[in-house]
This record gives sequence, structure tokens and C-alpha cells, in this order.
Amino acid sequence: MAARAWTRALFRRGAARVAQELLGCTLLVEDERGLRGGTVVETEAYLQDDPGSHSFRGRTARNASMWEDGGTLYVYRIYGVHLCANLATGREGSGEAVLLRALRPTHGLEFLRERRRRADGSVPRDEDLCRGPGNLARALGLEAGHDGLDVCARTSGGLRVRVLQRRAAPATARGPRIGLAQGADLPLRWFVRGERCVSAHRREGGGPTVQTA
DNA sequence: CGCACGATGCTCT
DNA sequence: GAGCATCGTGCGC
Repeated sequence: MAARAWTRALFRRGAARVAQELLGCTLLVEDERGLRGGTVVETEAYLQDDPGSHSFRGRTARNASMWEDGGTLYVYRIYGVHLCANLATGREGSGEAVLLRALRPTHGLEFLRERRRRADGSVPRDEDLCRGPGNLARALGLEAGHDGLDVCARTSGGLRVRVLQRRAAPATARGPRIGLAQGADLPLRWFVRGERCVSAHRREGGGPTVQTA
């Protein structure tokens, strides 16, 4: 039997809660190019009163999607090169979101491999296809134009994104977020135990971690 | 293995 | 004009 998709109400909870509860859930992306996705294994929460968050200094053109209702996709470009995908949480007006940092691929492996194919024709190992936020967005075929898309809507302008409810909570741990100059002390990163998470060349676990389950 | 660096397109000051 | 919620490569040990 098919797992149920996340409802608006689930996304409307706080970002820290949503970041934990997304672990173990299946994220699916579908459009005319095909269906692809995987199990969420690493997330980070970004709050409103949070110096590490794009929403910290108020609403701007770029971060507008963070202020939309829970379930809104927030896609932004980083370092001029990569895209990062987030899901807005809380209610409209609450500038929170969860950054999707890593998936364990389960659907559309051929699609994911093709999107990650390197100039020399080689392809990363399957478990690395969606590891790291930039790699994840690239592998799934997300684009800047997908910013603002409503994950809870039945159709969303060609691209459909769904989060399937998990059957059971995986064993998880938490630690500081990655790559931040501000707010680096807050332990708002969650990941599934046993998954390698964080980009390949970074320190294992990305710093001190705290067990949660 | 670790560290340094460049790519590249914005947004916001 | 500075600064990125990153990633791959290239180099030294």
C-alpha cells in the first residue's frame, strides 16, 4: 500500500521539528523527464530569529519563499554555481525552512546518475548521488525557476514534489550546521545514524554531535 | 589523508 | 563591492 503524502499541517510545524521528522521520509520529484527521489537522511533547520538564516534580516526578493506557507519550496543559488533546496515550514509569515542536505537514492537511479555525470563520463557511487545540498538539487533536476512551488498542491507547474510519510522513525543524531559564519553554534542539523552525510571531503559528522534517538 | 583555491551569479549594503 | 546554507580539483605530506 502506498504511503501517505505529507499534508500542509505537517509542514506548518516548527522547522526544528520538521527537520527531524523528515528523516526517513521519501522525497519524490516528478515531471515529464521522469520520477526520481530517495530517503531523506540529512537536514538542517533555519529559523527566523537565527543569525544563520536568510530570513534573519527580514523578507527580501530572494528569500520570499521562506515566508510563505509551510510546504513551499525555497530554491536559491549559492556561490553562483549550485542550487540549494529547502522546504518552508510554519505558517505564512514565519520565515522558517528546512534545508535538504542528503538523500539515499531509491527512485530514478538512471536519472540521478545522468544528472551527476562528470565531464569525463564517470558517475559518482549511487550513495553519493544526492549527498550534499548542491549535489542533491542537481541530481533531482531542480532549477531556480522551481522556487516558490507548492509541494502540497496537486500539480505545480510541470514539476511535482511530494514527501511520503515514513513508516518508523530512524535512529538519528544532531550537530552544528555546516558551512555557516553566523549561527554555527546552534545544533540544528539532523542526520540518520550510519549514513555518511556531509560532502565527501568534509570532516566526518561535521563536528560534535549529540545523540537524539 | 588534509588543505587551498577557483568557479560564477546573484543579492544586499 | 562583499559575501555567500558548495563542490571538484590539485597539491603536499
